[in-house]
Amino acid sequence: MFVNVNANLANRARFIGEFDSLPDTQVAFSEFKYSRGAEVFGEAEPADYIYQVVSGAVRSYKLLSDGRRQIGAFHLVGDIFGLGNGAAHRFTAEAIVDTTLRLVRRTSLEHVAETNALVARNLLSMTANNLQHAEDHMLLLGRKTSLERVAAFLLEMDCRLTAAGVMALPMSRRDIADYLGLTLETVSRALSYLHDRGILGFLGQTQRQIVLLDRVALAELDL
Amino acid sequence: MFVNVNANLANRARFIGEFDSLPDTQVAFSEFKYSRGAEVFGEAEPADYIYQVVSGAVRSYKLLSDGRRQIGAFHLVGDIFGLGNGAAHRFTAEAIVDTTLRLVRRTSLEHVAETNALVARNLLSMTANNLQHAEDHMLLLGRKTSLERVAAFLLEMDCRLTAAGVMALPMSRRDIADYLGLTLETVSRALSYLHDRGILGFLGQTQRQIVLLDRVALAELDL
DNA sequence: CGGTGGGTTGAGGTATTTCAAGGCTCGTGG
DNA sequence: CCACGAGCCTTGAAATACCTCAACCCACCG
Repeated sequence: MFVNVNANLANRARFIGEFDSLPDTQVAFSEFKYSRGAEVFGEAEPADYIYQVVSGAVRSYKLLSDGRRQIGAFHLVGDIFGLGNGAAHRFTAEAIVDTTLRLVRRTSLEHVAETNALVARNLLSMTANNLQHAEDHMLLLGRKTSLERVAAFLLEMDCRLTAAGVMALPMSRRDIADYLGLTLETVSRALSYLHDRGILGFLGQTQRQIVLLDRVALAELDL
Repeated sequence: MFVNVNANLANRARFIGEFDSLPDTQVAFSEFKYSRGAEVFGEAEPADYIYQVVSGAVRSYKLLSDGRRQIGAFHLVGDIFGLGNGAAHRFTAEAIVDTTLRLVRRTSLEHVAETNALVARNLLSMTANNLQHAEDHMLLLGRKTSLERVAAFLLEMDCRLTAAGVMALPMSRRDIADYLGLTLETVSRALSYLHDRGILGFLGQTQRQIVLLDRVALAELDL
């Protein structure tokens, strides 16, 4: 269906410069485009690069043998992902929409980290942030009700991607469901419930542009 | 009910030496005992120390306001925990049984990491291991059935604490349930099911000593 | 001994899933 | 320009996996 962009990596470098979030270092990076649905890397593939989202959005997930999917994280503009993987990736990463990524060789970054304590500290702190997110998500997946999960999701996305009062979700109901450990129907019902209560509103007809009308009520649903 | 041992930290140091798992460094540590049920640290408390289990076992968990509990990890003999917390702990940690811990000041370790790349690398790799565990656990909590969860738990504990063919679980059914996002009754039923199938056996009458009779069947239940 | 803290098992309830139908949007092609 | 299908979302009804409530057992301990 989609071209695997990785195959063309060597031919498509566009730009070399500094990795913004790792100041005071000279690490070469390249920039690539992935079309909607394209795989950035697969689970268990060698982890040669780490990535930063320039535009678009990415989902990382694990699959069970029968197709059940758990999305571990959404990566939005500015996010860095593909870290803390040791030699091999532990997730599959896919572009949710057309996406541009910056990538740097993992080895080059690790090499710099050997001598530069600031970079080493940065790597550790980014990994610790990922860990914190995963820990919070375990609580959500293990112990929260469907409504609490959806409320938590909306509040998270509100922080991360609301612009001008409106939250434009890049991901489908199925993606949200697989992130929250629910079915897409349950997510849809929870959103309808919140809509009926006047806690959120939809803009346009796509159902992906959401306005949070009552953040307080939402925060009370999350615990 | 239980004395908070932290209050007595300064008075009870017993031993100073090297932290085994951080070779080539001179980091001072102390050793303390916690009785069954004692809190090692609470969520949101300042993270002054990191810990290593010398004997016993520890659970780290988060609570929701209404008492729902999610155990994020069990820490068994040799495990290091309390890492990657930034300035404050994100879990509560409690001794499951009478437990001895080694502790080192977080600041002293971080200080060493500034100059010693090996220690820095070690910190990163331990944090990455915690992250990997959390990622795997998200898949379990979000997408696995109760039987799959219990099978995965048994296989994990089998690796981590089986001695002489028998697995002596330190934790109660309730702890297991809160680790797996289930109720204790569901855990008990899953264990009974596996017992009835001849996949595992109980030793003694406490139901906490388990023998895995058919690891292959168990691995097939996990996916 | 009586009480307490596990653990198991049964019966019934319920939150969420599953199955099914229908609507809306958008791109494509006749 | 409209018909058509595909993808996405919503909603309803029925099924079910897991939870809740409750009883009971057993080991341990003062």
